[in-house]
Amino acid sequence: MTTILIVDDEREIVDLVSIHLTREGFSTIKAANGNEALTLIDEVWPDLAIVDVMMPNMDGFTLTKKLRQYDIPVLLLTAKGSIEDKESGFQAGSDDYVVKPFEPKELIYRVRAILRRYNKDTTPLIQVGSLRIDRERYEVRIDDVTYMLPLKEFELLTTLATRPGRVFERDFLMERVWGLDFSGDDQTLNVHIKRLREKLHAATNEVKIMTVRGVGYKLEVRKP
Amino acid sequence: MTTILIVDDEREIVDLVSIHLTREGFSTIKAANGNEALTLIDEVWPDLAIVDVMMPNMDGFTLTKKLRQYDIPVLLLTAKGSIEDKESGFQAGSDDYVVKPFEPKELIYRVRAILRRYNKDTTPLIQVGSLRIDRERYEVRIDDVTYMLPLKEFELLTTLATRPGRVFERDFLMERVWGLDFSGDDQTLNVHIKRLREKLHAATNEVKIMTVRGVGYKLEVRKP
DNA sequence: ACTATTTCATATAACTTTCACGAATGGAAA
DNA sequence: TTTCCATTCGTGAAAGTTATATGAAATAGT
Repeated sequence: MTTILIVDDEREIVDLVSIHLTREGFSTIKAANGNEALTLIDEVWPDLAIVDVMMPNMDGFTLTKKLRQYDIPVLLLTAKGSIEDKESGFQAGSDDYVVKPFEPKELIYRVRAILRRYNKDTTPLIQVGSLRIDRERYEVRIDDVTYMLPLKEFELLTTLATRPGRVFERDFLMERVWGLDFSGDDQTLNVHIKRLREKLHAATNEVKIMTVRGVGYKLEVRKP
Repeated sequence: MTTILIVDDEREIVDLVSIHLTREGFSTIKAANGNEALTLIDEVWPDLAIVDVMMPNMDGFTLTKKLRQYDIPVLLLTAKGSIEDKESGFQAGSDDYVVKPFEPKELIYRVRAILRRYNKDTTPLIQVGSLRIDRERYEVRIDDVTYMLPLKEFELLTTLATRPGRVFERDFLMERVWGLDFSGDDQTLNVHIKRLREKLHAATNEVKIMTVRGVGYKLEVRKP
């Protein structure tokens, strides 16, 4: 399971962030200051740390530098989007930053983005049965036939294929493929799924996109 | 693998630079001062050294001169962009310099630029099917016919050819061929791709530049 | 003066989204 | 169970959008 360390002297913020993260399926550990954080990471090695810039004693930048030595990616929380903060944040080695007050959704989005950047999610090759996705080439190969899909269809398929069998909620897919700020029609996803299905079915019957009514879609693999 | 030596008495800087470099796929060795650096290079011969100017005992300039004797390219880190530093840096034989505080992106960019200049990051000869690129002579040969391409087209082709099949994002290509600070028209890339295509198609049909809409371009090789 | 590079204007095709309607689904009521 | 109903989803076609291609002209560079 993915564990995220939250460091802030404001208890409220820590709890708030924790709530949203656990709701998304992450496990969290909390620390009120830099020293506490550093003692904690010896026991539990987090996959990512969310750190407030403004803290007594050890500030966020200093902590970030230390965390980077352990190769733990860092997401900074800054009070204002001042350019100074931005620059020195990246300089300290943080991977991204979120300005307080933040939208929970945006925080989650950035967390996922960082994790994606570091995790197995970056795997250039995904294989599900006879379906192979080459993210570097933007190609899909099925039984030695190579297909080039339009970008949205490609990303949709890629997302579904990262965890075959798991149901991806419609919202999740929209956010993943279209980004946070898509305000379009709900039918858009349907149409893209439809076209993706057409192509998939024509190519193979081993892999199939299943609808989970009221929830979303999943990729089902028939094992021969 | 490309190995980079980092020399600075400030531990934080060394670590920070190291993090960004390893993230980009380089391997690093660290030294806290000039003497340490000089003993290290006997064991591990680095492809490049990043050296801080301000160091106790042996300063960056002195170390640079010694490193140049071993034919190791040097990137200097200077505290302020003062002209004095700049001049004496190049005088000492450094290949480039970066002013602290620096943007990670810029550091990486300059590192790559130096490595490219020394042909350390790639072979001087690239071969893709019947297409051969001689980076030393700046020549392209296809089926025993030698072509001289304009610089931008040459670099574009070279970049694409280093990893045939892989999609290079437009941003990446722009940065690679035009540099970090190009603020020109978005169409520029299109036009260059177009002219490169014309020449390629006229010369061979084995190699082709493919468009991946919304992403970038890739070089596709038809295997007979 | 010549080539290389960039810009501009316009075309075109690729992709994306919307729309309208029909089919499937699942829960509630009969 | 069966029927009804509301909702969700599938589908074909049309409309819309945008990225890229292209021809030609303007700059920049040697």
